[in-house]
Amino acid sequence: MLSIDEQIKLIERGIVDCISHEELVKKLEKSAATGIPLRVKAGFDPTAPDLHLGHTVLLQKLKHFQDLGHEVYFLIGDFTGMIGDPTGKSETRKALTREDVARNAESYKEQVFKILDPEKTKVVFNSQWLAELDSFAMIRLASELTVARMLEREDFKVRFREGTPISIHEFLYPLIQGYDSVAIEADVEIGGTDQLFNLLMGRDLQRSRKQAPQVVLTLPLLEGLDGVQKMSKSLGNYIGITELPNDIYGKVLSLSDQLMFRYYELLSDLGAEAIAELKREMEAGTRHPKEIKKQLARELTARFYSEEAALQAEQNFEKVFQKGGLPDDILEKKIIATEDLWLPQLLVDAGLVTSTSDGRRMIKQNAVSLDGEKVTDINAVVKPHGEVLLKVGKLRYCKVCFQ
RNA sequence: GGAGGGGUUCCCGAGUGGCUAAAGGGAACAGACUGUAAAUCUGUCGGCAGCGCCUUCGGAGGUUCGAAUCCUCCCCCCUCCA
Repeated sequence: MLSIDEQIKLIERGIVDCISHEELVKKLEKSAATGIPLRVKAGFDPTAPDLHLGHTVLLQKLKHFQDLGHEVYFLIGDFTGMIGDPTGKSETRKALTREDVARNAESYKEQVFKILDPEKTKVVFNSQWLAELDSFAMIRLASELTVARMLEREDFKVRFREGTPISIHEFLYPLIQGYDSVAIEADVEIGGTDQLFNLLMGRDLQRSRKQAPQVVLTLPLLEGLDGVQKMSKSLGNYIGITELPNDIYGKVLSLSDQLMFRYYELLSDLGAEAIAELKREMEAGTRHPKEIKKQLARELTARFYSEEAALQAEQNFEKVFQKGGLPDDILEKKIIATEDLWLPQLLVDAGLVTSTSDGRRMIKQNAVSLDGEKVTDINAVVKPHGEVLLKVGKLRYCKVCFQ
């Protein structure tokens, strides 16, 4: 068993906010003394069952708690999902059915247990208690907080100032999230730094309900592949943990050098000293940045697959991109045809471009090759027999088999 | 309830009767250069068997030889006052 100091060190590694350190120490001491594990809560959106590296920053932290013997409450926010949450983007999300939620939850479990220990994880749905909350209870809950308090939240403040609409029910989400902590009697809640406000709401509500307030821990948000916005599925700048080894490896290698170190800090198991050493080596020119990036790509690929898979991905990468070869897993498409096919149309059929206009543009831009030969004529036709290898740009391949 | 402002192509945003598939920026994609990095430069960026034609400027009608631009009705958003 680790000492309390050692436990704190592990827990606070990589943390942005800890509110509060003293309370955390007390809770850990009490748990050690009584043998009752702490309840560690983290909430997840029921709509996006594709977990990406951004989520793993949080999951790793939950794992730390499990390693220390505590219990993780993996909360799926199905209640809000069933109502449909329009927060953020203009498009109102489609409300999820019970079946959707159940299916998504299964998918979550599959993915989450790549990191978390299923024995120490309780998967819970907030509809369990929220569906029973009647209008009176809801209004009473709403009376516990003020509008001014709500407007303290940065994103509400900004939207209010700039005249972007804020629906009333958006004020309700932080309340509901806070109430979840009351329902679970959470000892600790973990979230991204963007969740700080909501996490603190849990403390307020727990206090007003005479519970010991939860300790709030926030973790940095992982930037997506663009290096600017946070990693998210809807922005398409993510690396999913269920993606194929080749894709995970390749995406990591396409990070900018600057971003690479951010990923090292947030995702790697290497200690801060080791990472600083890598940085020194790069700056001193004793190690090529690409090699340092490859090391990270291997580590992350291996985390979700295996050492062998990571090495294989690396070899594939070298073959394809460094030696200009072909990847192992080219998409194959069967096409039935008897007459010669106009190349732009074939590109559309193969799913490599979105329209024949687009296909023509690609040809004009020297981006298209047929069996390794660049095509420059937009009137090119393809004879429909055997197989042809189509390539658009550097990354889009398709092998077409004619029948 | 009253007064005012607004809704344009993926996003932001110009455009008040023809020269507008619609300025500019961003994103994205392609090419060059590379380390599938960044930066930079160049090009593309509604559709179509192909440059001419078709569809697009919140929605539906109307005026006109011609409408994103004018008129009518409707829908939605914002601000201020109550």
